[in-house]
Amino acid sequence: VADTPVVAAFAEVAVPLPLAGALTYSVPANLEPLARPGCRVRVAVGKRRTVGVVLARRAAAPAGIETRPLESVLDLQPVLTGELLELASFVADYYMAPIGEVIRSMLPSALPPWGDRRIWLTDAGALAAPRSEAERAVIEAVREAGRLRLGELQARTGLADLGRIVEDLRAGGRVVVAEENETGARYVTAVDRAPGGLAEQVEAAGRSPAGRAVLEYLAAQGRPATLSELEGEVGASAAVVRRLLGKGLLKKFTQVDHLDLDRHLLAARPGADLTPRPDQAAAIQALCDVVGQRAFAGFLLVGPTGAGKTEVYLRAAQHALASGRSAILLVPEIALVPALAGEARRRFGGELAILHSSLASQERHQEWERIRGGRARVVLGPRSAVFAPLRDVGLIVVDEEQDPAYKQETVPRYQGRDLALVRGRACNAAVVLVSATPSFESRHNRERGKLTGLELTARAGQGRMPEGILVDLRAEKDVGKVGEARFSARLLAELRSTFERGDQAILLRNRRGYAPVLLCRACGEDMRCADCGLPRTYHRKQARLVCHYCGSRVPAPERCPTCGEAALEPVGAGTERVEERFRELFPEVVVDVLDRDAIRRPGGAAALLARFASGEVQALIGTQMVSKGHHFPRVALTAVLAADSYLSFPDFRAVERTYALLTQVAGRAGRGDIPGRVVVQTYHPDHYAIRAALENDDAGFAAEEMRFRRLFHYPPFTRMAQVLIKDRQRARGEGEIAALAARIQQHPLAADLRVSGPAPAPFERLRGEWRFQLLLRGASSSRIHELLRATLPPRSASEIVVDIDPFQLL
DNA sequence: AGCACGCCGACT
DNA sequence: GTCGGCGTGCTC
Repeated sequence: VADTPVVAAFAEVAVPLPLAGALTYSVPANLEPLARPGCRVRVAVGKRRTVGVVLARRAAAPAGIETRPLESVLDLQPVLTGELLELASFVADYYMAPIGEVIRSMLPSALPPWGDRRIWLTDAGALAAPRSEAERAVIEAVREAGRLRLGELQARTGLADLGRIVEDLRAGGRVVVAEENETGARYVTAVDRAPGGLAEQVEAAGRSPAGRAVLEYLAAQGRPATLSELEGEVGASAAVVRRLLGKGLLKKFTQVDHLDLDRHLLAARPGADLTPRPDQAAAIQALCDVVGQRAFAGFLLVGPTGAGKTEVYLRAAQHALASGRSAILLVPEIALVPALAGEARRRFGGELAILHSSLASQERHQEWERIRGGRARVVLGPRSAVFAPLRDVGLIVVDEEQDPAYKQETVPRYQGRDLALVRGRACNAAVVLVSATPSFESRHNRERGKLTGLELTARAGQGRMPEGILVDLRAEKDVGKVGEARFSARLLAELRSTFERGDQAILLRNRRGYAPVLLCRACGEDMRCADCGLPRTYHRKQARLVCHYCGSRVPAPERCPTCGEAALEPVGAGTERVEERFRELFPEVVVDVLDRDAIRRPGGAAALLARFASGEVQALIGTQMVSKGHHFPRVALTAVLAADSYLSFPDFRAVERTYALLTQVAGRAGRGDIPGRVVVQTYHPDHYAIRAALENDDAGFAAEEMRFRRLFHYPPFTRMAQVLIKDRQRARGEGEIAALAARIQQHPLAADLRVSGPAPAPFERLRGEWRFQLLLRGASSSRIHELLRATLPPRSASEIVVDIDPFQLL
């Protein structure tokens, strides 16, 4: 952040409203030194008051604008560094999102204002002489009050540059500033040995064995300890500690209590300290070199499941820490955090911070403050962790980089993986994209030399790649009626022998509920959701019909609501029906279901996974959730009940996703010392994605899919943008999209681009709104941006959604 | 996003 | 004659 200009009486403030730019406010003299770029400020907007962030200071207001004053400044230190403010403006620009909403998505919600934090003197602060009049005033006020809110301190001293003075005092160890407001504060008293030799101190402690034990323990640890720790470790009561304090042998501290984040951790796997194989060592070396050189470089780390990719990037992160830099570890979803957090905590200890949305808000704020204060230098979290307020980031890891979850589907619609590269470039970091089945964007970038390929070949330990078994469902006759949960003869045989050996199995069925459709055999009624126009899914246990697109639900009818016949038949099978059929086929096998419905129930995913990991449960049926990240050494068989379910999606990435999913599922089987098997049931046994996944032919698959992408001008050979118009009134939406399409097609820039549509969106109606789209494709994104900026109306009767680099077209 | 202003249908 | 519908404009 540049120094505040001498005359800069105005501030550009990003407010959380859908406004393209920032608003300009005047800076009152008393806030002059406080309102630095990156600090939050309270401002009035229209009739309301809100919290914004100062983007920059400027000497003059825009012509013709009557400015209002900033009301207060909420931070002593900027919450966003200059680097992150620049990243914010990049995101706003590139994804065509309001800057205020970008900033809002970068900060944890409701971060307490600094005025609510408390300040108190340390022993050193109480003794040291003030270095200025202002310091004297601050120290006097704090001494008098004992402990007080910073807001109160500001009121009592009236100092304009209180922020700088408090920071100086804090940096000099003379005051403590709480990291949280009062309600969230968790402080403990800690003690440490006073300066002096241990032998003399033990002597001075007298004959108290507990007192000697305390001193020896503290000397051995070489750090302060809390009272409860001393009680637990050496059995010293508070009275013993008080006596030692009285003799001047100990000194007292107040420190912030460490959060109990252990509930977010799973135990670290054994064997993690094995010497890296040569291919791992080479990859580690390549990453460490870049971290050390402080030059940006992007890598694509590829290797099959179980090849030890995690070990590579964790070691690179250790190197980043050792060289004084910091690291960000991104995972696609929070369900994957615990597995990695255990191992990361083992390596990084208190330097690890975990950021994710299911942390309580106090925990989130505390983690965030630890990061901002430089006390935690490794951050683990989902896509939003790419905005972690770390300084000097040396390494950014994007694990499972092909995962669609890196794309945020609400404003700002950013792609976390791409922003990792943008941030890495800005801070001279190594950025590693990690995958067993890389996205085509990343493969393409590797081929063009924008990413350096790193490859791991061997599977770690004795685990071998599983044997793939393809079942052609077209040839299966006696597996039950079409539309039911289908278990082929081969699958049944494989399941039987797996359970007989006492091994476990995972079954993938990528749909929740009992059946995707409840159909009336008499009249053909299929129970559509009135708002979305699509059939609702039948959930038998809950006796409900649920729309999977908007969540609306109705009781499941006994008779057809249209014709009154009792001829309702479930068509197709979701996890619930697979479970029912499984219980009929294997009554003696204990089975569980893992899907979005299951994890909402009390206990949730963690309890479920623990039961499976312990062997108490032998079979796990689930949606793609079962395919991700978990390590179950006793799983000998995985089965995909219908591999075609994605292929029928009208999405150019459907094939890529099918391939990634099948490869991932296959990776679940046969880790540890058990040889694994994968059964894939399909109606398209010759499809190249299915074949390649079963035969481990990544190169063959990539070549075929690249050919298709090139031929039909899809990413990675083009950049894409989707413009979606939503309106409750169909005719108005159609009118708006037609008008926009006409403007775009007539624009000179459209000559270089491919414009598809206007057309109904893949889901023509969702949540009561009609949806129409235009797709733009071109060689570069800048042309697309230019065209959109020139043709999008500033406002429209319908809602307009612009999605740059869309992932799923809905 | 909210919240105003402003111009056309069914009500005390 | 008004209350209220949501279309349109604006927020420093």
